[in-house]
Amino acid sequence: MTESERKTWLTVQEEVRRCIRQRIWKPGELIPHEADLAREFGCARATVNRALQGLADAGLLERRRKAGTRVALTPARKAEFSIPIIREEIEGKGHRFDHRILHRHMSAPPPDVLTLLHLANGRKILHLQTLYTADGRPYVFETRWINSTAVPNALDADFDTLSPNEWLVREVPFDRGDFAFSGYAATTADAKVLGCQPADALLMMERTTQRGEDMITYVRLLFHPGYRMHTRS
Amino acid sequence: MTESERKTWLTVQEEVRRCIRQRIWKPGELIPHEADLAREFGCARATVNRALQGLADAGLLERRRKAGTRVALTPARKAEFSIPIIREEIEGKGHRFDHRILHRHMSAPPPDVLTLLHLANGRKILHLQTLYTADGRPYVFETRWINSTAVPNALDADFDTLSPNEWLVREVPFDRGDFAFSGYAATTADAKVLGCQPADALLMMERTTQRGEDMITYVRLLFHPGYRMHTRS
DNA sequence: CAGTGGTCTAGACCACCGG
DNA sequence: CGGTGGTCTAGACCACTGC
Repeated sequence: MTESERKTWLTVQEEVRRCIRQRIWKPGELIPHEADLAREFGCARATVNRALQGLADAGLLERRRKAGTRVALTPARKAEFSIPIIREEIEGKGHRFDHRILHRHMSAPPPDVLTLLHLANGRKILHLQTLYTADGRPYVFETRWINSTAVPNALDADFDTLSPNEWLVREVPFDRGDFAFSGYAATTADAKVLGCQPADALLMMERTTQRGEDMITYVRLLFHPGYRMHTRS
Repeated sequence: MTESERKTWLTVQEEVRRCIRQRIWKPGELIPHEADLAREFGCARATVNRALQGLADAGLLERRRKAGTRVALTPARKAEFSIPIIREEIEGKGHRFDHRILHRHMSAPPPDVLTLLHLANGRKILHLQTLYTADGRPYVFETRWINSTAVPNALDADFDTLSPNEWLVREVPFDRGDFAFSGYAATTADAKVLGCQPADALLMMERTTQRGEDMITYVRLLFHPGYRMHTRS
């Protein structure tokens, strides 16, 4: 437990990481409490606290009052995805982004979507289908239902200049969301849009967003074959 | 901007959230700086800082020194997955968990795996295939390559009592990882193992983990058809 | 350069909860 | 009950970076 470098939150964190990595502190074991570590590192307890809280957030430590801090038995159980803004993702790869509205109607969503949006049966809401392309090649096919009761001005929005995703993000400050990932076999209709074969295995991402208690939108994204959603922890 | 409740980090955060939700502060707009907010809320600047940092982490705010703090144009861009410990996930649903080692040999991994694990060509390492079941039904099919140089005692491990996943998690304190999700069409071999049809669309999760500079393992999970990986932000 | 966020400190009080 | 983490404070200095 050397204290070579000078007091900074990250320094402490790195030291603690090292102790865990080198199994000086083994999984499940209690580590010294904050006051001791502070003395050891020659810094304030608040600094140690900050460092340890970060590690606890990351899942490497488990902390409980009075019980103390332990090395987690099952570390790295979390992964954070930054949900791609499609435009940024495509342009970030140096490709030309474009989108095309394929469908735009008021219609009654299927039962599962009604349930997700907490809507009464038979209710008609805004239905959009959009294809996003990279250098003209299909990238992701979006099917979206917008609760036009909660977002009335969606009816008049011009989704051709600003994509539905970008329009919503700018217009409606939603604060919570649900995500689900699954495998999905392309229907013939999907295949036609995405330029792939029917029954191709695609990555599907579903997402509902809400503002307070209002359910705003349900989106289903079908990514082109071969797409990988990637993250690093 | 009422300051009804008394000074706590979370109180401040909730107030700021409200200002954003009610569009008192609009996306892209500058908000008052920390010192002002501290005065307004009647608390220390450190408290405001803590609150705002949390919101910046969550993607709701964008902060830069000297430039100040703005409401993010594209909020809710992040979602955190807690990577399921398969046993916990299955048992948490009230099902009986079990696993069966289908394959265990030293062999040379395909080129892509070699690359991911930073290994020289032709190198033989431990190759495991495991089926995890819920109430006896196939749940997820795991193909794993373990860098047995970095983890020599993996060769003698008894993976029948403790699953490879649990054994590794307990034995090797890895600290970083890479995840990727994609759609995947089951091969006939996969289908046989998972009890589904060939070419069924599956959710595939790939994962490499490392401890410091050592690449520990590469895993590919194929989930049963219909599986959804779910998260809430 | 000067304004803003980022961090550290020393001390304090509190909430929780294990023994 | 008492030990531990959780948080707040007031003040300070620093690191960036827009102007």
